Amino acid sequence: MATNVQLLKNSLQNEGLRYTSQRQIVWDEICKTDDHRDAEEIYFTIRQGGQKVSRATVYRTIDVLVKNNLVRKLELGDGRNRYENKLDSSHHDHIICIQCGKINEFMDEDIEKLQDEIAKKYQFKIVRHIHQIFGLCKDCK
Amino acid sequence: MATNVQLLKNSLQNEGLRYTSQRQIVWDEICKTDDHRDAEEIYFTIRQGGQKVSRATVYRTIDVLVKNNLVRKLELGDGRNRYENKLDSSHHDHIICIQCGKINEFMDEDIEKLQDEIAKKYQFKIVRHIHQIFGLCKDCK
DNA sequence: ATTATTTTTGAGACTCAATCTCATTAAAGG
DNA sequence: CCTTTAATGAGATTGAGTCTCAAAAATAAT
Repeated sequence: MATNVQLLKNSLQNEGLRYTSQRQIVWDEICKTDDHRDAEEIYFTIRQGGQKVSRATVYRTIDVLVKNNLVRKLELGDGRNRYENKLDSSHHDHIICIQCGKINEFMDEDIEKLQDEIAKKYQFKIVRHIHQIFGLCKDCK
Repeated sequence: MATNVQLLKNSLQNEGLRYTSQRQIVWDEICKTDDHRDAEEIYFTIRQGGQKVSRATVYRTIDVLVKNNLVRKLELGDGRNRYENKLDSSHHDHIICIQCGKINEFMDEDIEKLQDEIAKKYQFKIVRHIHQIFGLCKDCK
């Protein structure tokens, strides 16, 4: 957990922002699980834990964490972004069950390479990508 | 254009819905360009053209068209879905410039195959997928 | 055709995630 | 301490999209 404090402090320093207890609370909450949660869930879990951080601060802090690569933002196209901490998790994409909502992570080196080739062909410099497979998991099909 | 009328009629019949002039206007507008436009753009273009279709009807019609495979829905994660007609356009994914907004289309058979393998590994039945590459196009980098 | 039934439309209210405002509170550095 | 500057929080606002329900249009029955 000590490292988590340091990671946050470094990010904030990077951004020229101050270290505050609220920001630590948000970051801690995101580190607590490896789930893919939306901002409201994170906000309410913090409140239920008896700590007080405003909704605005939760959203603002998440933005900083995403920008500084501590948190991955997942845009599933259902109007609610999900977030997961990137502690010891390397790059991966997602395969999502449209029935039960289960999210698995995958990573395929070959796909990554093919992507690079596509970018080259169109003369793009890749900044990020989204690759999501939606379907039915083994329990739902 | 005659075919476009028939395509719409077939879809509506499929859904047990009635053929109306408003629905035709929306479908025509979407067929007019190969752009990737959001619902508001489509709605306002129709109004500017002097025709009157309500916002609700535009949204409702787009949903029907997407469901019946006449229109592709693009979720870019910025809170506005984009739509493009699927007339004579086969499956493809998108590479998007984060600077100027330009959208190119790509399709890679190998990536599709790798995807199928991933789904198999996780025992998922694929329903759809999203693959978007974000970056800087040659004019913006 | 005329009437009866059913669906669609439109105007505007509503939802919900996310952002903004601005007065109050807290941090950092003399 | 005291001053300056940034962060917080409560609640207002935004904006894409959906919902409601009376009026209008399309289809079916007579």
